[in-house]
Amino acid sequence: MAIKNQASGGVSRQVLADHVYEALLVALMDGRLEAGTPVSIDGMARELDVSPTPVREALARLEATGMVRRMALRGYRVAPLFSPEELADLMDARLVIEPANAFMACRNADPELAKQLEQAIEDLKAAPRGPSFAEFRAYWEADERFHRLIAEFADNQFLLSAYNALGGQVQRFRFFGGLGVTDADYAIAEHTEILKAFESGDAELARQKMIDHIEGVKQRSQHDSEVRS
Amino acid sequence: MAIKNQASGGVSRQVLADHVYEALLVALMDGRLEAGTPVSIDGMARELDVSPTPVREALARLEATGMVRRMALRGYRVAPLFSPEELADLMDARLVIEPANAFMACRNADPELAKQLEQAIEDLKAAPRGPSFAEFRAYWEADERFHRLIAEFADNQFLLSAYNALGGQVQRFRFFGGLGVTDADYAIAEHTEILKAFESGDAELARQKMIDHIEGVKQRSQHDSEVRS
DNA sequence: AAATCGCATTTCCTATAGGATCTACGCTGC
DNA sequence: GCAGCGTAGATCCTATAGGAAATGCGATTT
Repeated sequence: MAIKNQASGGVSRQVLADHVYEALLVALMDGRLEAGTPVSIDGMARELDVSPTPVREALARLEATGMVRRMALRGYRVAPLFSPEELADLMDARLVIEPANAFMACRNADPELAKQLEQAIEDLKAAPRGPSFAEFRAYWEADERFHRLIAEFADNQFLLSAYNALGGQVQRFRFFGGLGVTDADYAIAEHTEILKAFESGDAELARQKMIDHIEGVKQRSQHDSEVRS
Repeated sequence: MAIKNQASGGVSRQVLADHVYEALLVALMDGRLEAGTPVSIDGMARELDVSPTPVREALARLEATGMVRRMALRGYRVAPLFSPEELADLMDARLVIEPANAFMACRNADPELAKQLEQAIEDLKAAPRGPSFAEFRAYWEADERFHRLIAEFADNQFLLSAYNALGGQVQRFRFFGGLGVTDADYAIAEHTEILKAFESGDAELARQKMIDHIEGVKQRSQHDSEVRS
């Protein structure tokens, strides 16, 4: 066996398919697997030095996230990048779900949440913003963490599923490639506004500040799309 | 090979894993697989007369829908039924997503949509309402179709993904079991109200009527929960 | 020159086998 | 009686092999 089953001691051990899944996720996010390229099951198995069976299982899971697409008897391909129109649609969808998350999370808020949100903002400030994956990975991670914290504190498993289904945090990540983080200062300011709303306990305000934030992201991403094209 | 690869001629052929997936879906919905029961990979393979490999792949996909849960090295189990609290959460999540769908769909509405919505309502009226799967399947199908039509006409793939992620249409289905359809008359009236809003072209009204409908479903489902317990 | 056919290679898909792990049950010892 | 241990069976997980389909390429035909 190539990858040692490092019985990760914890509550839930990992099997080979889990490692393959994470390896694919990293490869997708850092651009080694570009949009549109086929992902051969056998080929990936050779590359990772495992058998095709766990690769097949990992890809079946990945398909649900939208990162790869499958055509029967023709294999998997990396999902295409988003067009500016699709990116706008993604932001519209976020505008539906995330303000509601913010509203509900604010009603469940406690000092612990505020502390963690503040930490996420601090990490955002400290993160590098370069164009390569290695550079903006930390930035993306802190951004994602901020939004996910709110989604989790909304305390509604279905809204959390919906948030996950957007996959936007991951997909958008791929969009950064080659351009780097361009809106960090705006994002930090808007996150801070959201945090202040949480600290004030005004759920309606938290909702509004989240709307403002995502509207801002939407506009700036549209601008980036034009620059890119 | 047990199940013939009946090269379904169409645009996208089906492989064995697809058949297994659908077989599991039907078994889950009609109650043959009850909540909490383990789903053995090898056992299911024997039952369907296939090898474990496609069963494994089908279960990996099913896990993303929330219908089954997986624990590493311990297999899959049918996800537990919802508690009344979880059901309320589901309705809250629907209240976030579906009114937005209705609003957007109304702005894209055309006579074809109205016609299909009307057909779904007619089918709802005609469907039997008994307690067994065979009886209320047609009812559920028409109900699901109504809501899905709206979600699709919203013309936003991400909102559609979020709607799918709720899995509510499927999960709620399982909840009907043993109780049958109890709120058909209310649901038909509310669906008709939504249709009228679509026909009037008033997107804001469509949003409100969808809110009213899901609020109604939420209240009635809570009542059913109490009856059941 | 363009399109078509046929062959070889690659890849997907499924079955099978065996090692690793978990669960159940009976046994021993206290 | 009850806790701890060990064995047996079932189950999961991974690897391997082979058939089926798809892709690529070159030869042939129109």
